[in-house]
Amino acid sequence: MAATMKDLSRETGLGLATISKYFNGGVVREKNRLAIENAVKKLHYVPNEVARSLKTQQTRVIGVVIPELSNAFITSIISSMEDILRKQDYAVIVCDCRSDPKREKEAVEFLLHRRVDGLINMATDATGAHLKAALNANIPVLLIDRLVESLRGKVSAVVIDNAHAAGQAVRKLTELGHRKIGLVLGSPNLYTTNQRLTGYLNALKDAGITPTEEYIRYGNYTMDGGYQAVSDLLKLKDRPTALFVTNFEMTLGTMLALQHSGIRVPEDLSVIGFDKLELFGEIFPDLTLIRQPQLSIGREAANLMLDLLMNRDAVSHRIVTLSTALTEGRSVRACADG
Amino acid sequence: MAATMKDLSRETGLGLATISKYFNGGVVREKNRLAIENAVKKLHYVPNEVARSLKTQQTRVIGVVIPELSNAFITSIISSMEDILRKQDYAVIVCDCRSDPKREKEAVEFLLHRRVDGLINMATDATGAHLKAALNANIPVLLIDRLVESLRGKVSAVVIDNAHAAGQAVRKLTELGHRKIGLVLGSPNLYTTNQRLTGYLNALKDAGITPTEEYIRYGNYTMDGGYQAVSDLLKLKDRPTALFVTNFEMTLGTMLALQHSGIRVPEDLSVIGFDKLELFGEIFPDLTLIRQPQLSIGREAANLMLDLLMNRDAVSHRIVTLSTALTEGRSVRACADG
DNA sequence: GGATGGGATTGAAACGTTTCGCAGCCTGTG
DNA sequence: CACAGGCTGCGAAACGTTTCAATCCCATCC
Repeated sequence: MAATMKDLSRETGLGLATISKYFNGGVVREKNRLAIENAVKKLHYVPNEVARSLKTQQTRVIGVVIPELSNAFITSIISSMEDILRKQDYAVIVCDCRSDPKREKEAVEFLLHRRVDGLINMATDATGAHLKAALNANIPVLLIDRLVESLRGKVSAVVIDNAHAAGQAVRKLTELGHRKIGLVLGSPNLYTTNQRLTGYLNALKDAGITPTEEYIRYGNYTMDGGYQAVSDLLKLKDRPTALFVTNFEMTLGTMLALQHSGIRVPEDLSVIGFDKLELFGEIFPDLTLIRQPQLSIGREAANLMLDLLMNRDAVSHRIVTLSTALTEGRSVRACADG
Repeated sequence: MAATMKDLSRETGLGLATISKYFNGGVVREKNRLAIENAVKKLHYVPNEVARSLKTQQTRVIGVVIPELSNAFITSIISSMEDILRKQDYAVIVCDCRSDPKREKEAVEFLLHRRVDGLINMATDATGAHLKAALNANIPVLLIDRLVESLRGKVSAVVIDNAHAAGQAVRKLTELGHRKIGLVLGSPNLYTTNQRLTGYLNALKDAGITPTEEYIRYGNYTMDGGYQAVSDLLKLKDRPTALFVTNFEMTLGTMLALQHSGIRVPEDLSVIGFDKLELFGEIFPDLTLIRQPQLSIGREAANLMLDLLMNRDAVSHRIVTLSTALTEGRSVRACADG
């Protein structure tokens, strides 16, 4: 049905090699150029990317494996990534693995079969086992948001300064006199969880505060988890006077839990949240929070991947760390206690 | 680097055709089967999907073109679609066109170059001009959420019963005695906008109410648009006593506008919203609203596409209409006026 | 024991490009 | 006028599969 270069060749009387050269930016005699262009129009020729891929051994496809598509933080990263990659004529195949390591591994294999040129992954499996095959296949692998220790030096990554961000938030609270500071973390063993915990502990140490174990809760990065974690914290005999919540969904859960318990922010409790996402910002506009630069994460990731794709020989893997910002709201005040 | 079937052939002493047959489920003598399986393990052979695509003339890739990836309604559809398609070994390339018809057309062409087997589109360009090329290429096209009139009979579609849904919501209000009912629509000329307007007008007619032009507002399906539209409605001398808001973002905007104006729901104003999306359902849990079955939309779309892909000859295009449901909350009450 | 038949196996061509090495042509110079 | 040298164009092979028609092998039957 569709026209091929062979048809162009017949139509113009030129050799296949000449036609190919024309499409790849080679120099072609003026009259031949015109002849080809006419033939292209006449026959509605479009190059067959599949055939090109077979011959050139590159598909111009990037595989993206993420834990969850229905997550605003992730989609805004993907969206900015896809934008840049497509402009460079790279397609993006997205695989949502529902935070399931088994599915994640299958997704990687699926993409490898398709011979993607590169892989971008927000890792669910912290051991990195799912990426072995990709490394064997010798394609560039780029982690986003979460580092995988066992892969250090073998892959590139774009992350944020988690520990610093958490430290900044907690320090803000200690400076205002808070000593009983609740922390709501994501799932245990996740890179970001650990890093944010480290930042929290460091800030407490700097303020000479001994951490209280029962103030540290895990909310699995879900709204319900956050709700539950905060509800539990409120039940403690010796309640925290301030809260640092380490992602968007849990911050939402936190605010609901507080609303339902009739606890006022900041009068009764100071709160620092995480991630300002489009719509949500308007609902609790006065929240003090840590902002992640989603768009930059996507942009950096896309550009870094393009870089890796260009200089396949230069095996030096880079880790890009982006900084967060603390946005001041009105959800924090000096500690009223003792 | 990577092993090919030729290597397997050499290793096992079998012909290429036999190896191929084995992989495509053909019958192979027991000892040959074993020989092949051993060779596969030994050489770490993985089939090259690109070469297969070239030969079989199908890529097992579905292109998906949407107006916006950072939109929870859309991503939950995509997520359920991708799940089903990948299980059938189809990959999904997502293109976000930022609600820009020009980009939309480019995206379609991009995907066509890549020889996708089918196209799923939530159309930005209501004229359908961007899909001409896809129809010429003779690949199945499936619209979701929005019908395109000019393509009727040429493409399949999965939509919801917009007019019925809107009618149901508005009828609920008229039955409670409301006669001044504000309507907040999306962008003009969008399929869903028109259909929902139709449902509204029908319901008014049934109740013997003459529509008031200034009660009908366009909020462009954005939160800000909804906020603005509702703020304007509140400024009217003869305010509506009830509101029907026709998507999720605008419903959010509506609730904020009402909160800021100190208007109580339902005491001062009855409200029916649209779309219950994960997180935000919890923030306004008592809203009466129309629920769209996102997951079913995705599922139906995926299955319908698979169907189209199987029976390429049967050109009968189907339009699947899914029903919505009215979820009762506490944001509606009988009209206090007159 | 040889013919028959049927299933497994095979070689070769094809899918639509890119690329390599070589041939052809033209221009300008000695 | 012949020849060197630089472009441009060409044929053919290759990328890794699938598939067709033909062949082969083996068991069965007469």
